Amino acid sequence: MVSIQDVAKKAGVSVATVSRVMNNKKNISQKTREQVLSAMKELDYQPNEIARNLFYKKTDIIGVIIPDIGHPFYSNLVREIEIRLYSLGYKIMLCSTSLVPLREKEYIDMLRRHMVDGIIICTHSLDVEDSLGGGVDYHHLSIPLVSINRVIGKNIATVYSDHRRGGELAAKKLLDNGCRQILQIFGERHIVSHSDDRHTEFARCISQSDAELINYRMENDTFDFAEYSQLAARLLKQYPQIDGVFATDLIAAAFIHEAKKIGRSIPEDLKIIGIDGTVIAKVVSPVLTCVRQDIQQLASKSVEALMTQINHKTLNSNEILVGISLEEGETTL
Amino acid sequence: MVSIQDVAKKAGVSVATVSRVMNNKKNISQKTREQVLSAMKELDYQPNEIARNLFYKKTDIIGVIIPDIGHPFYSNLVREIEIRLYSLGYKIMLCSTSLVPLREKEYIDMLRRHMVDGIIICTHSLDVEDSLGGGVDYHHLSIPLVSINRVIGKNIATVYSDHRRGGELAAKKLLDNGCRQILQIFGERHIVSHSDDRHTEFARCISQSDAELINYRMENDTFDFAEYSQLAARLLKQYPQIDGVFATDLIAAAFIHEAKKIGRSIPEDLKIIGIDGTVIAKVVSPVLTCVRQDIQQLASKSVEALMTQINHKTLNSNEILVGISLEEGETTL
DNA sequence: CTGAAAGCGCTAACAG
DNA sequence: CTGTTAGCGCTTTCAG
Repeated sequence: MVSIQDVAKKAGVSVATVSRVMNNKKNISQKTREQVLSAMKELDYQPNEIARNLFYKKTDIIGVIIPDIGHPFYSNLVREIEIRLYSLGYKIMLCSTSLVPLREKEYIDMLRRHMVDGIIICTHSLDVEDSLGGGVDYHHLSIPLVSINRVIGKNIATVYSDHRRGGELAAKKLLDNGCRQILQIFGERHIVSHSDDRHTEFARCISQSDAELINYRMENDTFDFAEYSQLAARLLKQYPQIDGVFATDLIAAAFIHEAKKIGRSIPEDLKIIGIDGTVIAKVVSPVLTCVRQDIQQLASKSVEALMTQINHKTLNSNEILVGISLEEGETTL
Repeated sequence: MVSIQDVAKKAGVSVATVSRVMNNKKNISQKTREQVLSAMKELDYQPNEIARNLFYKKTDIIGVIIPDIGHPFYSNLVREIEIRLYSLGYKIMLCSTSLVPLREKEYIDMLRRHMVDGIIICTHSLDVEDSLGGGVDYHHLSIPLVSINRVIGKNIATVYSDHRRGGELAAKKLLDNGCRQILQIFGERHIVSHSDDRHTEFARCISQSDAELINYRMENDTFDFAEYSQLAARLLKQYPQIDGVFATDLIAAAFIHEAKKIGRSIPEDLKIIGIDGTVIAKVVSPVLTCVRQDIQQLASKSVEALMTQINHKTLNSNEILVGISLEEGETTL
């Protein structure tokens, strides 16, 4: 590795001068500047970012923690976050917990050690006060932090979709469509997550009607289509009377497939509403009706909230709500 | 930030001793060790990784460069790479070029400055000897590097799917199915990419039959389903006679949708084979027949090849081939 | 077994 | 305008 010393020697100046040229400081004679520049070029010099990071105590790196980068929702979220951070000069350290709860804490510690400038976290695995001792004390983290779709603590910025509204929209739609036996599927609830709101609100709306609600809680969510298909087949058999389903896109897609297999027609005989509105919803046929999270907004607001913290300004509010919408497809009337 | 100095002071020892305890060195009295350990705990000390990196001249970070993390193929690839790197103690710097060719070089330079221990690159945008001057001289990079599905240079490790075989399998399948007017769609070819092989091989196989091949080259690939749908609709109208299609999963999915819309039945009237075999292929109906890249193998072999370089061992071969398979769905007979 | 000191590559006073 | 020097937080000789 060629260092600033090598450049200095080659240019016949001191390292301070090289540093000045690198950082476009004033008060450098044109001649010296050119000498240094050409020495840099000749040696193909690249300033060592780590050394600078050590000095400035900042890395221009943001840690992004998600459950699974293979999942369309998260990969799209990361995509949008990446675009925004890149334009602000930040890089991303990708932390995909692979749905392993403990890994969240490991990643947080790693990111702290690595002096990242901030963290955006979007996992749902660990409890804030986890009984396993694997919990993370986010309050004492002293790193700019934004959580997406999850309540982490009183003083921690959270950007979240209006899941409550999503649950309401979905319930209304299914009820309007005349559904009477409605199944909703949700994941484990180890933590306080905004995403749960959609299911409680959904349940509340249904309970105010004369329709019946069947709740199914998944034990080990794997984000795997084959498993979802098995699950869908099993549930359709177990509850042959259901005429409405509310579940995340990929599960909803599995229901479409399995329902077709046993000759149930969609939407006439069975209505389905997906959650998230990823590309999956658009690709299935019939096209999935879904409550869509506005991923671009989630990304924008999160990055914005993070930058506010990084720049030592205070947020107007720690709770930032992003709208959600019902997107009509062909799985409802 | 609490530093090693603070710990040393609190424990009443020198920084050297604290360092020794941290790194589990021998020759530390039990008593001192405990003092230090408790001081670390009390202060919630986290060793500054950046300082260590500077000393060791390594960061345990691998840069992963891809065109778009929002695309199912790449997000899954990154997923598998992440899992493997994580278990080896490495972190990932995610570099999604958003299909902007110039960004590849920017990322490479950034990664160099950041002293990453290695790079896995899977983009198709930049030419090795790019006329725009944006080209990257991979030979002089002096960082362990592995390229996936792309030829970068003579001495650079490349892990690639057997796309040639993929093209052959697809062509055989469509011909066996009796297709006579076959459309294949591919992206721009600014670079030498293994992925192109499937299309040249596909074309070769078709040319040996009496079927007719229509090639369509996309100018600006966006990975966007809505745009693909428009494209599919247009092409189906422009070439009403086509009875076979070969294109990436998402484009193939668009063809399924658009073909249905105009009343063409699949697979009877129109056969479709997708490329990649992402979740998209499984979710569409009819289920897409596809040539599947073995993402797990691509990830494993890439990481392996990278580790070989990082450990200063030499690779048996710079070209590592990964098998590909035809997965029968419902869009062919 | 432990401490003092040099140095990783870079930056920012402080002199000159 | 430029060089010398101290120091970012850590590790590792080298003494003791």
